[in-house]
Order: sequence, then C-alpha cells, then structure tokens
Amino acid sequence: MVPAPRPTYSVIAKAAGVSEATVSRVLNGDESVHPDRAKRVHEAVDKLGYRKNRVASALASGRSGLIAVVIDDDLSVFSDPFWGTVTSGVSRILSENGLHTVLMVSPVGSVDGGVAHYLKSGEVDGAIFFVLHSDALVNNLKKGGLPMVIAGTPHSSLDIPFVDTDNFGGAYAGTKHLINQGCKKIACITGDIGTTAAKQRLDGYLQAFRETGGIPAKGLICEGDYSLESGMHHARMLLETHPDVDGIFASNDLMAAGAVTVLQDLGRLVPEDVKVVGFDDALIAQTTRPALTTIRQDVVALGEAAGSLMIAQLNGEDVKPIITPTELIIRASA
Amino acid sequence: MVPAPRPTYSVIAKAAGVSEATVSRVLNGDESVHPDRAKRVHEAVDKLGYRKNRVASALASGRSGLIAVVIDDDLSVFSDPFWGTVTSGVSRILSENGLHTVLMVSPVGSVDGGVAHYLKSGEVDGAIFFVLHSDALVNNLKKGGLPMVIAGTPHSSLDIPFVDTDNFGGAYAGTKHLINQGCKKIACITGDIGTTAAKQRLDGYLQAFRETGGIPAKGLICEGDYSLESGMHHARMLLETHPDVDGIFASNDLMAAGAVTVLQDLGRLVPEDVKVVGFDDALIAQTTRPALTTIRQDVVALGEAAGSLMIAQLNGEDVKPIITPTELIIRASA
DNA sequence: ACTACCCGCGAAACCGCTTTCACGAAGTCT
DNA sequence: AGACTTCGTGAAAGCGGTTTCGCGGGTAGT
Repeated sequence: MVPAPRPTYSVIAKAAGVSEATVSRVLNGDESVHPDRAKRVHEAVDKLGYRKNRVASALASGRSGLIAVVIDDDLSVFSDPFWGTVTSGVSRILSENGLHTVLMVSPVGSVDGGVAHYLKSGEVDGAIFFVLHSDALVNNLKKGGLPMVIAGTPHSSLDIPFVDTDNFGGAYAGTKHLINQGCKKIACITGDIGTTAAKQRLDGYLQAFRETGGIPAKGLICEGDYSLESGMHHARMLLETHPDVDGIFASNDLMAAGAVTVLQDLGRLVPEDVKVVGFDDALIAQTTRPALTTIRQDVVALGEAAGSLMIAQLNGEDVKPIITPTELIIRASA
Repeated sequence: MVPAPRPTYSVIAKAAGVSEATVSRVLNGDESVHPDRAKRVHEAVDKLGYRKNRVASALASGRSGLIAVVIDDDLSVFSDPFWGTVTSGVSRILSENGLHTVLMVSPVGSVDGGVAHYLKSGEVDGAIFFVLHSDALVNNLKKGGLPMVIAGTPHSSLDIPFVDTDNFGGAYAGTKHLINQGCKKIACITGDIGTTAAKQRLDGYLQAFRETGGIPAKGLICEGDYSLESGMHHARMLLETHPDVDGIFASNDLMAAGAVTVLQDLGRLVPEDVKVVGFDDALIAQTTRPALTTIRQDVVALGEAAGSLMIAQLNGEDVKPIITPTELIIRASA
C-alpha cells in the first residue's frame, strides 16, 4: 500500500505563500487574518484536497473531538433497541458538529476501572452516560471538569445536565386515560424500582389516582422488573388478589404484553374486561393482540437532546436538563 | 479545573533512571530491554500512576487505536436491536484488545462523502461495515489498504473478509423441519431480495424443497421486505391463491408474526392447520402466540467474529470469512 | 513630529510518544 | 589476539498541528 501522502500545513503554507501559523489560523476560523490571505489558503486547501489530521490537532490542542458514550452495563442493554436508538441520535448530532462518538459498553464499576481511566486520560472531550447504576464515577469525573451528560434522571441531585423522558407526565396521562375509559380499579406494574424512571412512572400513576380522590388499594401496586415474565407474573397475582381489577398501567410495553397474555389465558377480555396501557411504544406494542395503547417516548429526540446538551457545554454555554415530552398512543388495549 | 498534570515519559524516565526511549520500549513490550531496567520502569509507572497518552502515541506511531463501525444507513437501523447487539459484541472484543469503537451512523453514499473522508484520513486503524448498500466505497478504501471487515455477505465478490450468519443452513433447517412435521405445501416469504441474506435464506428453502423431489408451485414464494406488514400481506395473498398451504417459512420473525396473526384472523389454527417458522429468534418470537419456532442466530457471536477478524488483520494474519452457525429453536408454531 | 498602541503575521517552541541511528560493551570467529 | 557481530541503550529527530511571543508597520494621541 502506498498511502497517498496527505499534504500537511507545510505544503499548504508554501502553496499559499503564507506561514503555517496563518494556515492554522485560517483553518480554525481566526478572524484576524486578512481576507486575501485567507482566500489563498482556502484555495490551496481545496486544490490539494487537504484534510486536517485530527490526531495531530488533538495532541497540540488538547481537544480530541471525541465524545464517549458510556453504557454502564453489559451487552444485554443493547438487546433492547431503546439505547441503540438513543445512541444513533446522539451520534448524528455529534457528527453534525464535527465530533465523533466513541462507544464504550462495559460495567463502569469502580472509580478506578478501565473506563474511568480512559475518561480521565483526556482522550475524550466529554462523556454521555446511559443506564447509570451509580453516581460515584460521575461525581469523581466531575471534579476533573469533564463535560458530561446523563441520559435518565440521576439518583442523587448532581448538577450535571441530564436528559430524560417525561416519565411522570407520561404515566399520569396513561393512567388518566384508563380512568377516563371508566376503569375503577387500576393496578400498576412498575419497573425495577431501583431506576429513577420506574419511580417517576409510579409517581405519575399515583398522582392520577390521587386526583380521583382514592388511594390505591394494597396490592394494586406490584414491583416488576421490566421483563415479559414479570408482567405475566404480576398479572396472575393481581387476578388472584383483586379479581375485580379492570385496568392495568404497566411501566413498559413488554410487561404490558405479558399481562395481556395472562389475562387472555385466564379468560379475561382485553379491553372489554380489563384495559391495559403500556409505556414506550416499542415494536411489541404494535404486534401484541390487541395492539397496546401506550405512552410513546421520542427516543431519537432523547438522543439528540443529549448530543446538543453536550455541544452546548463544550461551547461554554449554560445548560439545563431537557425533559422530552411523551404522547398517548391509543390502540386497542384501552 | 486544575487537571492534575499527568506524568509523561520524561518523569517516568527520570524516576526509573533510564531514557525515554527505554520507557517507550518497555511500555510497548519490546523484549530487548534488560529485565532489571524493565522492572524499574514498571515500578515507576505503577508508583506514579502513569497512563500513556493515546493521542500522542497515535500521532507518533500512526496508529490511532480506533476502529470505525460504519452503519450505512439512517437511524432506523438501530431501531432493530439486531445491529445494536452486533455492535456491542464488536465493541467488547475490540476493547479487550485495547482498541476503541467509533460509531458512524450515516448513509455512506458516495466515495467522497464525509464518512469516506474520515476513513481515508487515517484517523482510524480499520473499519467494520454493517448493512452495506453498495460495494463502491469499500472497493475504493481497499486500494488505500485500510483493514476492513464486512458484516453480512457482500454483493460482489470482494476479497474483503466478512462475517455472516449461516443463512442458507438456517433456512434449510427451518424448511426441513416443516417437511419433517408433515407439511406438504410450504410457502416462503422472503426478505428484501436486494439483500444477500434474503437471497441465501431463499436458497436454503429451495434446497430443502428440492430434496423432496418437488418444485415450489408458482406463487408459493413471495417477496416480502422484512416488515410486519409484509408478513401479513403475503399471508393473506397465500390463503387466497393457495388455500391448502400448510407450512410457511418466513425470512424473519417479524414477518412470521404478521403471518400468524393473519392466519388466525382468517380462521386457521397455528400450528394445527398451518405451521410457521421464522428466522432470527428475536424477542417477538417469544411474545407471539403461539410462540414461534424459529432459527436462532447468535448475534453477539457475529459481532465478536467481526471484531476478531479485525484484530487478526491488524496483526497481519491471514483471515477467512466467518460463518456463524444457526440453531433451530422449536416452540409452538411448528 | 514623536511616542504609544494596535494589528496582522511569521518564527519557533511545544504537545507526548515512537523510532531511527549510532555508540560502547560484550560475545564470536578465524 | 584482532576484526567482526550482536546487543542494549540513549540522543535526537520526527509525527502534524497549535499557540505564544515579538516584530514591523500603520494609526492615533498630544
């Protein structure tokens, strides 16, 4: 292989009849260069097909142009299309801004693990965290001044910018819909309550419930874990303890689908006897029979929000958390 | 922010009483350094918590330690968990080898687009392509000597290493299973026939069919596009043109699920009247009622295979395409 | 008309690591 | 024993940009 020797500043400088310093200034948008010389530089760049070597640039400037997307988990996370989609949203926004996405899928673990080292080593200009299981690392990195964005509401109140879906509002709307459809006894199957999203969705449910003037009967709230099985399991339990349940709000579509299956197996009609609302508007919401009424979250928008929050930070702008709206999608199940 | 000044070679060298060149040699595993001095260097490294600056290293050595994962498409690809999972498999293997994954989700388009430029600019040591729509760019890059791996069988016969699932074998096994279950009239709903995978799966079906001594009746092979709707559509058509069809092999689970829904709506029992086999063993295969008999592909393994093929290339080893095996998963639909 | 500034620009240092080159010491050969 | 290798090692030259520093000339102030 004869790697066509890419031109360097020295070549451009010579061709344009200016110094390398000036080339650098022009290419970095320094206004103080005389337009004529700037033009000469640009012409030389075009003619020679010059492209800046990002590595050299990174070394000299200390800015790598790389943003890490850290998924604090193992492979399983990606088997859920959710994070894949968020990632691609992030990636798109970043690349529009001349940045690249470095993907790190690994349990982050300690403040001293491999990922932590990498992030601290200054080889990335910022980090976006998904599925954060602990705030320890983030707190630690914050001291180092690394720009960060968290997808999902963090556990503790860090003043690190984050993006999240309007979990509360979505759950509220979903539950409200059940109430409006005439449901009297509405159960909630929550997600893994260790996650903030599950908590917020539960809160939304509770809020809607409270507005009816009642309090959820004991046992009407079941803690699931977002899996199909847990949806099935809790639906079964519910029918035993509360045979008169007529509405179920599940914290995600997978559990809702599980619940629907069990309800049907046990002779209940959906939505006639029991109405079910899910959350996410995942593909399964459409393939389940009856198709699930659910709360759609705009996953791509979430990713883009995370990306733009990062860009804003790098530009030194003040940033605030972004909560993306949800939408009630009415299908057949409620 | 006061970025704790990371130690450099100069510091390590001084602490260990050797030259910077020796430090470099030790840290890069050069065997020729005397064990004693090597030990001193390692001690100094540990004591000072030294970590090599990959950017500087990349500039000096011309190796960036970055591998691009290029997805020649828009966001929609990631809404399918398939590629997300492959990506994480790749990512894991690479990071185990000290490499990082740079994600590029973008229609690759021309030989001259942004992605192309980036890949040619030498800022990555290699590229792994998913969902390649055209071989043009790959061919072009090959001239540059960039190590590449393609996931999925390429259209033309490039001698670029690729990894793929055993589409043919899987489809053959799936169809064979239908035959063994006593099906006499087996239809095939193919995927987007513009993809090599869809073609190979069709070939597998044909092969199994041929071994029965028959030829598929006209209209028994329908060209779908991997979508739920296309599965539904073709199932409907099939029941019209061939009411006596008793087996359907669909090129993916989504279409299989669509077909099942339609069959049931039209009064056919699955699997009693018509047996259905899907492909992928996606989540939907488990949630569909009856659960789908399908061909499982090991998606993570596919990603890992792609990663290891890249590693092998970087090590200058000879590489051959890797075809990962499939497995017939028997559930309720056939 | 003289000094004080400001502005555009080039020279050169520098970012931190890799690698070539050459040198002295030790080992080998005839 | 003298000439020739071999081996471990350090000095130094890059890799390709960025950025500080200071110079020369033009403008402004008095």
